[in-house]
Amino acid sequence: MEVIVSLAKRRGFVFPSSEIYGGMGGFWDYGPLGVELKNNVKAAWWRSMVQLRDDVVGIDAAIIMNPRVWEVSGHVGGFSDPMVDCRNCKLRFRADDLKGKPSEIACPNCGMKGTLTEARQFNLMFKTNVGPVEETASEAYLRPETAQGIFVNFDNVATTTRKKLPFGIAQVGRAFRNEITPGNFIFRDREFELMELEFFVHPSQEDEWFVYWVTERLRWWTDVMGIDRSRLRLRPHEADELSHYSKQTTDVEYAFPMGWSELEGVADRTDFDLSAHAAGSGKGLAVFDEASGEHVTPFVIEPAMGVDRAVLTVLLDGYTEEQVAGERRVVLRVAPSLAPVKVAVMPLLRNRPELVERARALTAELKPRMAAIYDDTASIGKLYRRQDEIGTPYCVTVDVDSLDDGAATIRERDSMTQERVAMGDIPGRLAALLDGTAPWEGVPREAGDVPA
RNA sequence: GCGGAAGUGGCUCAGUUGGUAGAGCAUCACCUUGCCAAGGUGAGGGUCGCGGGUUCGAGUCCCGUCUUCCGCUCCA
Repeated sequence: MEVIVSLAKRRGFVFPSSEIYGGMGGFWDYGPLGVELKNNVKAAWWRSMVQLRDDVVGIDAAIIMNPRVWEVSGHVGGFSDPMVDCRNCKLRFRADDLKGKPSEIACPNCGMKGTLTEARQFNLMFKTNVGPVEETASEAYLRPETAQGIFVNFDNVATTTRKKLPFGIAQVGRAFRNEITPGNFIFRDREFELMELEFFVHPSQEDEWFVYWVTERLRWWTDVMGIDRSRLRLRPHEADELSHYSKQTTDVEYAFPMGWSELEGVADRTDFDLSAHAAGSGKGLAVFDEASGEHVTPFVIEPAMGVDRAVLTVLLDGYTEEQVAGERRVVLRVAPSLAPVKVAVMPLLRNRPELVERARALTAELKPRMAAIYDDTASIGKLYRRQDEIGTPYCVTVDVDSLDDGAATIRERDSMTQERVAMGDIPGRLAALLDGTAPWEGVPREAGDVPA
């Protein structure tokens, strides 16, 4: 992990937030390369979850919503944890698990009496005030998940898109949780981005769609993100660790440096949210089911993941060190579709104006088609190393022979193999190569296509 | 929030019993080389996390504070 944090800082992927003032715990800023990588991760998700499917549409809801949303959703009550500390043995307990008043009972661990503190609330939602006056009536919350923005828009979306069950609504956006302990770099932030799909199904199809999405999400991590399958696993939640809204949850976990940890959760939220909002708002949120001729409140299967965790995983999983001619070579083996830079163009000799000119011209030609950069500030070997370290899949070198044969060399990151291509054909060749490395968008699904 | 450890140039670190900061790598310029981090010369960059205190004098001692890391806890 230290190596990744160091690389991220050194090459401009991720910086500590407001670092010149000493930083801010649980907040991170993405640098020039980081924002490209992150945007590519989000684009990959959006493409496979929304654009390639007939049965999913997207929205982008506001971060701040009517506070009633969070009361009805259970987050005001259920997302907070009253905790008690023992002054003697230093352990912490959930207040709900204790029998009796903390001041009157013995510590469940060390048995000492009178050592427990009073229960203190740890609500994970950030509060703010809307409008000019700071008073209770103006209090609002920063959303701790984006899902509620989807539930409260369910009727709007269903009506305007004429979607019938099963169908999903996807959203990518910021969320905020005042975590007691953020940590492990960008694994657990206090401000982070979520990519959530709420997939609405007929209650009778709850289980098969749950299995479908668990399977599909695992496939996405391997085929789209290019993550090593042996470092991924599925883990169903035990009954006592389920969220307040979930009936069953299975996590996609990754073998992080600190151990197996959650990358993504697929939760069966049943009709918990829609029913709660129907009751809370007084608006009907059921849909008409033609098969049974009845109104039903859909069940929801929710694949939800953190973007920042995905970025961290891509960095960790792609990081490799190898020996080349006795020297250490750091290569970030990320899927080409995710790489911040797709191609770097460089002249073999930087003090030959003809080569510099041609390399720059080629870069300009490539820029409209893919993320391309020009670099000539070091020897050729060093230029390659720089690009390897940030995951650039292709480098193009213009050399003296190029002046005669009008061709240049395309060098591939992982194999370091080289291909001589006419300069005029290079943009097309690179586009084909990049296309060829991205067969992973997945199979488009028809609306109502129920999994086997 | 509690317990433990740590905060020195972009990165990794060294700084002896307190005397007013160094190295390697990185960056930049010039020269040289020319297909996988070569070499040479030179340059820029740190009030040693921040704020107090002790002292003639503190990166080195004391107090506070912030941040990070490891546990407890929690979650995407």
